[in-house]
Amino acid sequence: MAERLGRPVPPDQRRHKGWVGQLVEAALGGEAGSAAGPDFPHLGVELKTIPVDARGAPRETTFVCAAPLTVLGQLTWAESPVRAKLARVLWVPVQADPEVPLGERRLGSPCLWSPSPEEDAALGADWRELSGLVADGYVETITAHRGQWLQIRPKAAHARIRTWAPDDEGDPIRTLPRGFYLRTRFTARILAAHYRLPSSG
DNA sequence: TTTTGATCATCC
DNA sequence: GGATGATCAAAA
Repeated sequence: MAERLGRPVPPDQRRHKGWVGQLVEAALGGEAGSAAGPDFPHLGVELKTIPVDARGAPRETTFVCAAPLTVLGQLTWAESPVRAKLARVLWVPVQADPEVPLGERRLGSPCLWSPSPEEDAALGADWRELSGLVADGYVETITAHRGQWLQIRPKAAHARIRTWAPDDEGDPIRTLPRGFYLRTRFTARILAAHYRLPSSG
């Protein structure tokens, strides 16, 4: 695929972390680097490549969107950017065995997914828990341990970047930018259901 | 500088 | 080994 698109394959992903995602997006004709919104606006589809191990299980969490810390307390789940992003996702599994050179890794058949009512409710519960903590001024104490399916983690070029967030009195403080991520246990269930993968080894 | 694309690398 | 916190690049 890289060859057809004339894209050189990097030796590894240490300095090219988004390479696979960008390659697949280009191959499918997504508007490269388009602004906010789905990758395929006319279809309302968000494209996500997902690195999988030999069993088909995700090797990494999935970034969803930046956490708008200052307004999180004023958004409902229905209005949340997390829900909007995940409304319709095309998951593209990518072989991610480090033993296999990047240029030789295989793509899986994609899975077009929307949250079931149960999944939507579960994500909404996590969203409310995390958003409530941020709105109450606990952003600095939230760790990625919080949230059953969704988590909040740093999302920044490096640890000295700052953005705004509310403190416990609602006044603005400077803090590390955060993002919402899907835990592997969530994406693992999506893939297991779609591909009927074995639940264990 | 921010957004979009994620994986790295260390810790537990 | 898996998850958490840190980090990297391209494009707008």
